[in-house]
Amino acid sequence: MGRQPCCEKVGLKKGPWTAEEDKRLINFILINGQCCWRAVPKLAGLLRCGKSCRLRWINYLRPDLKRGLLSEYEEKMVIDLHAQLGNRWSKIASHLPGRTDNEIKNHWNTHIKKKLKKMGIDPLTHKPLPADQLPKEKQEDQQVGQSSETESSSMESSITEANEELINPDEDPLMEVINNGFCTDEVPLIEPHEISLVSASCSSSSSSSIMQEFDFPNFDWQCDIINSLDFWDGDFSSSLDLLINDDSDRNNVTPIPGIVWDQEPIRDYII
DNA sequence: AAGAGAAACAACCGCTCCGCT
DNA sequence: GAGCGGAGCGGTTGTTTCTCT
Repeated sequence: MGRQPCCEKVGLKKGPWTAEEDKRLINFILINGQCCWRAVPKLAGLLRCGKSCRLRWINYLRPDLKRGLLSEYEEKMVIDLHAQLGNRWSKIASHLPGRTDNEIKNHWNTHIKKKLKKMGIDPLTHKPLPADQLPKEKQEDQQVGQSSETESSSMESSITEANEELINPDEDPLMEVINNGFCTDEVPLIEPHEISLVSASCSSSSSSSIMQEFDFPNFDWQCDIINSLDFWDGDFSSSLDLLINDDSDRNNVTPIPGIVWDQEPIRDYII
């Protein structure tokens, strides 16, 4: 007897998400919190499988995501962490606030791999490539002579340093400082009953960010993180406002049966 | 301006892990 | 301890966008 599929696949939509679907998913999660992905599509009125919803939320819709290319510093971190952890993308991502495993994996495959190869470093082992596998220009470099401060040697040394320093990156105090105590692993799941509507400590009277009005439980939303939210083309407040205040959509969202709200639902708070 | 190929990125698939009964 | 189901992870694929000819 085979395993039951994660969801009833018949009639489910696949492929790129539409703005309307995004809207429904965000609306649902903001109102009900993050729980039981299997049930989410049904309750949110989406023709998607729970897995797909989870992926979309984690990789694209989460408000704490940074968008755009990885900075040079982040890239270096990824290389160092990859040398230490291998292809454990989620572990690597947990050290880079606002970045997802998928994003890092894609960036690794499309940018960093090539960069390292170009430098004569094997992206798998982080060791110098054998001479016959070096790119042409690198082979020529080697023949010309050994420059004391080539890109690859500095990169290798950085990796070596990282290896020495990060005996256990999970416990690395430096990482703690770098991340300002933030680790995506620590972002709690929001249970519906946990959604608290007390004003955040950094709330401001300006309408620059509606997120400042939320206080997500057990999660210290740094003011600067909130202010730097780049969401839906950088206009988080208007997007969220649109989402929450869209009457037609609000009425379509099904609250989870049996949930007793400690306080008024978010939508009522916002309106 | 148009077509081809390359690059980038979003999303899917299948497997593993882990908690619950 | 075994079995089951949900969540998460990593590899892979598909689609879109960009660049070059």
